Amino acid sequence: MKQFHEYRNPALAIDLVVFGYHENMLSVLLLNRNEEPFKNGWTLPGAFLQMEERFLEACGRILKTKLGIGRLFLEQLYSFDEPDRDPRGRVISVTYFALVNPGKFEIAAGKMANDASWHDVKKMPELGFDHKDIFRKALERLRSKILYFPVGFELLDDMFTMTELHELYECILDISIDRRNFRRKILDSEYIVDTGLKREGLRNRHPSLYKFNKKLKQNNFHLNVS
Amino acid sequence: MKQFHEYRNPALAIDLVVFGYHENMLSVLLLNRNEEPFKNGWTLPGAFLQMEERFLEACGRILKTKLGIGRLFLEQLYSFDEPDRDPRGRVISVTYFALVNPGKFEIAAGKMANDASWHDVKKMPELGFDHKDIFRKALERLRSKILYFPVGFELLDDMFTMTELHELYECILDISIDRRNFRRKILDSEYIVDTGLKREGLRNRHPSLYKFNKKLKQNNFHLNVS
DNA sequence: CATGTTTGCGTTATTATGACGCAAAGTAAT
DNA sequence: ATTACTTTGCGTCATAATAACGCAAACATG
Repeated sequence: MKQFHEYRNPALAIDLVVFGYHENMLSVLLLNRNEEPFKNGWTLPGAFLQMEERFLEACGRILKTKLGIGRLFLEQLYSFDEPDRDPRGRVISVTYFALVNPGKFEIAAGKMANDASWHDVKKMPELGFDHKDIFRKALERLRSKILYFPVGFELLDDMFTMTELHELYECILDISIDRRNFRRKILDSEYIVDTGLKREGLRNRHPSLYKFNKKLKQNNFHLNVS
Repeated sequence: MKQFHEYRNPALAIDLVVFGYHENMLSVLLLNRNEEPFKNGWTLPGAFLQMEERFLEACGRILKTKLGIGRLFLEQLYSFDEPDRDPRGRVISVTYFALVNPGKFEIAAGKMANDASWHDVKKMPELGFDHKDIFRKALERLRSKILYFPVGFELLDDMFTMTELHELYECILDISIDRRNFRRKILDSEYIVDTGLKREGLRNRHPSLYKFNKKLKQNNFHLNVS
C-alpha cells in the first residue's frame, strides 16, 4: 500500500466566471493571455490553488489582481475533470461564478490586469482550455438561480428602479416578461422594498427607487416564466 | 515564475454519498474503516483520484468494490476544501451523490467490502473527516432535486405502484403529502405512465403498476409542497 | 403647450393548488 | 360467501396564482 502523498496528484486550478451588468448588457470578465498555451487567446481568470489556501481565498487572490476590492457574490459552480482540458498536463478545475456591479469596481490598472476586459455574453470570443463549457454552465446556473433566489440586485446599484430590475431579468433570461406582472410578483414576494426616494429627472423627479430587502425570508421568492 | 507542476498540489479525493431506498427507509452506504485515521469509525466511501482518471471513473472504481455493478444515477455534488478536513494533510474532496435501488445491487462480498453497510438517514452515526457536511449537503440536494426532476424512480424497481412512489416522496422529504393531489400532479406531469399491468395480490390482482416515462419533456415536472 | 413615453395600479379569464368526499376493488376473518 | 376494514382511483369545490391586457397620472421632449 502506497503511503499518503506518494500518489501523483492532478494539479488543481480555480477558475472564475465573473458576470457584470451595465447598460442593458450582461458581460463576463475575460483575460487575454500573454503566455502559452493559448497565447493571445481569451480565457477565464484563474490560478492554481496553493497548498494552504481555501477556494474562496484563491478567488479573492485572482480577483484582486483584476478588479478593485468590494462586495461581490461568489458561489461554487462545478468541478471540471476532462483529462485533456489543459495541454500542459492533468489539471482539475474547481470553478466559481461571481456577480459584480461593474460600476462599483474598476478593472485594476496593474500589469497583471491590463489584459482583462468585459465581454457581452451574446458575443463571446473563442475561449481557451474548456472554458467554453465552464462559461455555458455558469450562464445556465445564473439563469436558473435568478428565478428562485434574489440575486439580481448584486448586479445593480444599491438603489434601482423597477424598470432597471425588469430589464435585468429580461436581459439575463433573454426573454420578454410582462412588465406589470413582473412588478406585482416582485413586490408581493418582498424581494425589494421601496426606499421612498425618487430618481431625479431633468425637470422633475420620476420613478421610485427600490432596494433589496435584507429581511427577506429566503424562500418567499419564486419567479415563474413561460 | 515557477514552472508548471512545480507547485505542490493538495491531494484530490472523490467521496460518494450513495442513497438507497427499501421498505420505506432512505439509507446511505457507509464504510467502517479498518485503518487510521478514524479507525473503526464510519465514513463515506471514497478514494484518491488517479492521475489519468476522470471523476466518474473513480466513482465506478469505488462502487465496484462495494456494490455489484448496475445502472445508477450519479451527479456531482460539491467540492470541499476545509484545510483540516483530513488529518493526514491537505485533501480536496470532489463529491458525488448516487441513487441506487438496493434490490438491484448487493453489497459486494470481497474483503474490501465486508465493512460496508446501509444506514438509515434518520439514524446516522458519527462520521469521520467532514463527511457529516458532505452527507448533509447531499440530502439537501436530493430533497430539492426530487421536487423538480423525476429521480424517484431511480430508487424503485422498474415498475412500482402509485403508493410506493408516494411513500418514497414522503419518506425523502419527511413530510406528509395528500395522496390524491400527489397522484393528480404526478400523472398530469407525465412523469410516469401506466404499464397496464397490475401487481399480484394473494387472491386477486390489485394496484396498477407504473413506470418512468422516458419520453418526458424534462421541465414538465414540478412538485410544490407546503 | 401638444405629443408620446414611462410608471403605477387595476381587472378579468384561466389555470394550479389544497382539502376532502366517495365508491369500487381488494383483503382478512369468520 | 358474508361481513368489516383498507386501499385505490376518480371527482368536486373553494381559494390562490398566473397571464394578458386596460388605463390614467406623471413625466419627457420639441
